[in-house]
Amino acid sequence: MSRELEKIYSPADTEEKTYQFWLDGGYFHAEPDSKKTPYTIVMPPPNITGQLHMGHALDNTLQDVLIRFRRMQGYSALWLPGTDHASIATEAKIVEAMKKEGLTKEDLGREKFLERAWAWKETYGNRITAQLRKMGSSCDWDRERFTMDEGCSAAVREVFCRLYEKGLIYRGERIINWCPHCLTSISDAEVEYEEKPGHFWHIRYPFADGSGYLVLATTRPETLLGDTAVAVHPDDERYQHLIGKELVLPCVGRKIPVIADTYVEKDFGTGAVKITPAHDPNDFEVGLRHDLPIINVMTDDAHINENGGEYCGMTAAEARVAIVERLDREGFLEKIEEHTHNVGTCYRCHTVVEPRVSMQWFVKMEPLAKPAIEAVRTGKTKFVPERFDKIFYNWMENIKDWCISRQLWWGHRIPAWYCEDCGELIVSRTDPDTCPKCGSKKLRQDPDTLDTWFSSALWPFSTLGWPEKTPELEYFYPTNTLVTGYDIIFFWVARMIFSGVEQMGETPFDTVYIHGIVRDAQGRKMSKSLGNGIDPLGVIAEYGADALRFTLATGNSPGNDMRFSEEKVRASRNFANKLWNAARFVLMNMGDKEIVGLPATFTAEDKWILSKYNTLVKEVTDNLEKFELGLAVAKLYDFIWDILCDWYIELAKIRLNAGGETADAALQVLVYVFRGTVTLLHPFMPFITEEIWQALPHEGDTIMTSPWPVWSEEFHFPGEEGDFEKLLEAIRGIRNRRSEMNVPNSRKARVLIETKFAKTFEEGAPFLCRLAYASEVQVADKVEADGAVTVITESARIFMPMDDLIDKAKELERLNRELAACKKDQAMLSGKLSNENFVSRAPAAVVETERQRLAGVEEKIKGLEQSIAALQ
RNA sequence: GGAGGCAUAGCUCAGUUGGUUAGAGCGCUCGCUUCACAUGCGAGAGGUCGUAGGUUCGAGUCCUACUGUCUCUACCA
Repeated sequence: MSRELEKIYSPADTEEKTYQFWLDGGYFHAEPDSKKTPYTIVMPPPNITGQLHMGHALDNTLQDVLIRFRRMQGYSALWLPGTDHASIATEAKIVEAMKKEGLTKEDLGREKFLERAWAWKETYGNRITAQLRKMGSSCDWDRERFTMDEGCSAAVREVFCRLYEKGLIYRGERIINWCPHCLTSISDAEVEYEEKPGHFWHIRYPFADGSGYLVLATTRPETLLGDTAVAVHPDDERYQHLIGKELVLPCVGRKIPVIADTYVEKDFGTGAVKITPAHDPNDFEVGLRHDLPIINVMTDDAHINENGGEYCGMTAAEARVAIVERLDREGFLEKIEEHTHNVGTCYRCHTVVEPRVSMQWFVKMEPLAKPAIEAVRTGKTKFVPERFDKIFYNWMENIKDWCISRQLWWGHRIPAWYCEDCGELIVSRTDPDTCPKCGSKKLRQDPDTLDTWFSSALWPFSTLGWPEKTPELEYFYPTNTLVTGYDIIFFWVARMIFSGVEQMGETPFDTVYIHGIVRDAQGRKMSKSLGNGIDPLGVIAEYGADALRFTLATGNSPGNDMRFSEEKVRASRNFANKLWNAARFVLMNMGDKEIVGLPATFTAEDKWILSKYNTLVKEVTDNLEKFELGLAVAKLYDFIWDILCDWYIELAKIRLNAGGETADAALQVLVYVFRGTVTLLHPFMPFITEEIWQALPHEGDTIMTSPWPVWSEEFHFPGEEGDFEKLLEAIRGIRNRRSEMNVPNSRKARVLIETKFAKTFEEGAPFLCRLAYASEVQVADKVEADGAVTVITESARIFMPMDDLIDKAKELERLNRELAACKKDQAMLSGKLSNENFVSRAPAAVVETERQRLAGVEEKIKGLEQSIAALQ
């Protein structure tokens, strides 16, 4: 890069080529290195159906900040990227696309369908990773993985077999959530509840002996076709005498018993519940307890099946109308109430799910959950912020068995075969060709695939080569930090933890850094249906990736949602531009000169900035180590803008303008601090910092691998820093007064200073001239200056003779106002310090600061009183 | 039903284990074409930190209750 920089920073010109420069240099690649400590992050794999959205942008910004920070600290830092096959989401998209061609899955057949799916993966799978590159993500692309690649598939198969062999995977007929649109079972976690208005039908079920009827209420009257009992609470006095009697099911004519079960709530509805074991999870449980028959009345696509008699072939909705109509006609309908209730819907297509009994594969959760809970409880894995461990416990402690089979084609096929001759079930790591029991060759593989989260659960170790014992697995596992949103703690994080503990004997990561979701400027969730999504790529194109990253990292505290607005991006862009212009300034002053090292002696302002910088280094490092990214970036912002640019550069201009060795010394300090600051900022704004770093004198090939700055005793100047602040306080005071009195900057004034800190102010004279518009500066123990404009600080009385501007009455009033405020402070402070409890119990350092503060205030009061006396 | 978050300037949000005078961005007011930057510079106004108690020498920060608000979870037919 040339030393001539454009006035306005233009990210579009540089980001692409900088990223390529990093790729070419292989700086993203991490290898097991015994001389270094590993630091590993596995990327939450985005879906191959996905496009980069703000959630990804946030997630990846945080990961990249952490990985770049650790890499610069000297760790062997691996950020392992990849994508997820997302079985149900991808299959749904492909089916949808086929529909436009008038095709169904069945038309194509499994094999052809999978060909299409892989073609889809080829086309769209790389789209999202290309978009991640635009963010500046420094992942090790050499190690990119896919949940259905050979290695990950082998891991899936191994885990399935292991769990099956341990009896932790079983096949059984259970009630599951069925999506009639996706035509598959889905797990409990995949059901989303939506409040919907509905009705509460009160229906009369007549007794078989003709002795009247029992009224019960239901929201799904069509399921009466599958009723096999009516339940009442055993203690319900209204119904106790009816227990054991028989009812005749309206519309159907089948006889069903009245049973007693404590599951029934006496006070809800009529206190009598129809029991449909095949189509309601609770009824299913009741059915098991009472050994009731299970009558499935629905087909896969939510039509009534042959068990529904005359209603066979109708959709559930049609059957509902027909049945209600008939109940009414035949006098079985008592009343209809309005009733809103929560209806379970499929998280992918939002079709109302039908609970139904079917044969599925399950993971037995309790034995897996326990050690996982233990791992978090003993701190082997920590959540940041901590409160999310409660959410984790809450879920893990109430976990139900996990339905893992899906009636889908895109995914890992379940490694189970059935012998068509003897019915033997074979679960195997390799495809079997003969039945081990009867020797038959007629084997049929289970048609189902696994829940997409089954493979994601293995991601932290399957991607490192497991079940092979690779050097990578040995070195990088367990990983360090998992960065993800709180919305997938159940789906993913919890499952990774128990899988890691079970398969590897170690939790997959020591820290789970949880962030919130990115909302729009009004605080609404960004969604397709609202159309309020902001495309990160559009933001990058307009403002640059650095501005986007900076925006997402700023003011974002762990676990909390954030609002995204273009104003914030503009502020970030302006900051980048500020930094850019500071760089231009430095380079302009350097010209062709070689600036290396630091001067032999430091001036007061040098010590001041070096001391401030030293503190910044420490604090930013601490913040990053504690995952306080928002705080770290805020400190960098404040330092660069308010300390470095607004003050130090302005202070340095005097020496820079002087030229020669004086200017070189100032440049040395300026370059040192500026380069260090840019280095600290690099994890947040990688592109612009690389650009600037390359233009500054530097060692090494890239800022990416330049050493992270460390706190240094050499720059520890607390006393000098404090002294210099006295001068800055005076400059601010003078500017303030001049501004209040509307004195134009062009009108210079003599500045007379009465102070005990003569050296500081004498040496500061040039700064007072340049930054406080002094024509000359005189420093003395005692100054007589009647009628001058007066500025009183805690360390000085400052006079500017500008008689024509003085209104004595006004000046008096102002000084008295200031005096009153100081006296109030004084009273508060001396009260505090004369409080025996405070002095004895508060830490000495706190008491000391308060003492100093009081001394300062009293000094100021003295000054004010003198000036007031002089005016009177 | 269960759990949790949030409530701080006009708006959006920071505020790290309790410790000076509670900060920033945007917006607002006043003044600046100062030789890095008007995507800028200087100065300023604006807050009883949701309400009521409590713990403490000291509370925006910890505890309790309440109010408002958002989310997760359960799924009463």
